[in-house]
Amino acid sequence: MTRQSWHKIKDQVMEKLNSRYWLPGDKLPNEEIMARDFGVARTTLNRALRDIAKEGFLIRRRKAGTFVATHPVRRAVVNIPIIRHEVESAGKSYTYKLLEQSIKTPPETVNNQPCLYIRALHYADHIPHALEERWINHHIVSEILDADLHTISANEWLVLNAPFSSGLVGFSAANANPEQAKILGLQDKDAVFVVNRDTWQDGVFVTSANIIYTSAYRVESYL
Amino acid sequence: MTRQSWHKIKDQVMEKLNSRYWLPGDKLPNEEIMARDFGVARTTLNRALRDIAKEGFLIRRRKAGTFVATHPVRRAVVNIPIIRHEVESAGKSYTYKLLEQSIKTPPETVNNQPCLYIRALHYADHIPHALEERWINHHIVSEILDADLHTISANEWLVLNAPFSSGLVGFSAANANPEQAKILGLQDKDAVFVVNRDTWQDGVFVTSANIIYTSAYRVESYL
DNA sequence: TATCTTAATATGTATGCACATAATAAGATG
DNA sequence: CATCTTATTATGTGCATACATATTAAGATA
Repeated sequence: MTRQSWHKIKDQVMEKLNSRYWLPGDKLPNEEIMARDFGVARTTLNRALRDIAKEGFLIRRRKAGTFVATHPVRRAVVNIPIIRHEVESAGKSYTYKLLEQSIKTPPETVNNQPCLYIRALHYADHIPHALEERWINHHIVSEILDADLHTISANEWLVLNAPFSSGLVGFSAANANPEQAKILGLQDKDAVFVVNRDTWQDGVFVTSANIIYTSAYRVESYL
Repeated sequence: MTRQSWHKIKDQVMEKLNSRYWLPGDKLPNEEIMARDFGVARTTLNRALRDIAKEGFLIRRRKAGTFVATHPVRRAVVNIPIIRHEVESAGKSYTYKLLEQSIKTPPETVNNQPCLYIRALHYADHIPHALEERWINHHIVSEILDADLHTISANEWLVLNAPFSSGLVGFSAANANPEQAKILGLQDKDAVFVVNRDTWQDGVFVTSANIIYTSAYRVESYL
């Protein structure tokens, strides 16, 4: 008998879900039985089932068993790339201009002590692509004060130098304010796509950024 | 010695990345050595490293070894819930109104034969929350023609009856067109947040939907 | 009956081992 | 020197086994 990989077991189980052989809410046989039926070790079957459960199609509870999810919460995994990479991988030339760099007090919703404020424009083929408005806690990442932010964007500097912080991303829509519209070459009140990103390191505020894209921008993901 | 779980090993490795003990680009010791250092079996260490690699912080290549990612592509996992659940879990009452149900020919970008077209409005606390514009390939999911779409939304019906299809989600911003603005109670040209979702079953088109939210809406995710 | 204790059960996972597979390096051959 | 072959190496994964842990169900106790 040829060796079965857990990927193949996963495919076979997914096929049984797809074909509605097992219906939403159904209880699956226990691992021991299923492993025997598929002709693999329980470890192998377990790995397949855990993977499917992580994708939300199965619910597993100790002692209770394995069930077909009734309302599978679909999860989409979206990539949050460095803006330069995003532009370059679309086959366009990337340029970048620092518009403002100063230390001032951010709105209370961001942080309660003076921070480094950066405004920069990212271009794709010399056309404005995204406007970055960012607060940085320079008390934490003080090395950034020595960085030449005309050469490397704060976005990229932070990914290289403080890459493992936790954070929150948000996507939303807004009407461009007059200044943003002017910078991005839009009409007043044109819709913009805003990616907001806040990050912390060990519970301490590191940076909060709004990346403002024209409405041609789109975040996509397979699920 | 107390038993170590792969979660703990993962945490310890992440700590070494966080503290920049291993720097971006560095090669890690091979699994055998690391397993010995951490005092666990190679299998256990392997599971921890695979998990970290899946999150993008490590790059693993057979024979080459394990490396710290230089430009970790941050991935955010966003949930795509059923609209009713989304409203109810915000503690609001959910109501729903079917605006249109007809069979007609969609734009070529969607599909090239007549499809079922649905337009419906989802309310939160009786205030318009999201407008759903959807094409459905009723040749594939013909049972939907018997469903009472005044009672259950097409969104929810499909999740219950064709839940395991693959798909593409997209997030974008747009200016509301006059009709959308009127339905959602917005001013003309107000920004709206659009969630687009296309799904297929075994390569065959199943449904394509635009869910149009007011600009107060926001998709969020931790990373 | 209500509540606490205990047993049974299904999943979670550590371990040692063997072998598979991909990528590279070293060596052989022309 | 270029190119093909082969060995080496690090990760990928299957399997048998043992034990851990969460949860439920059954039984004991008040």
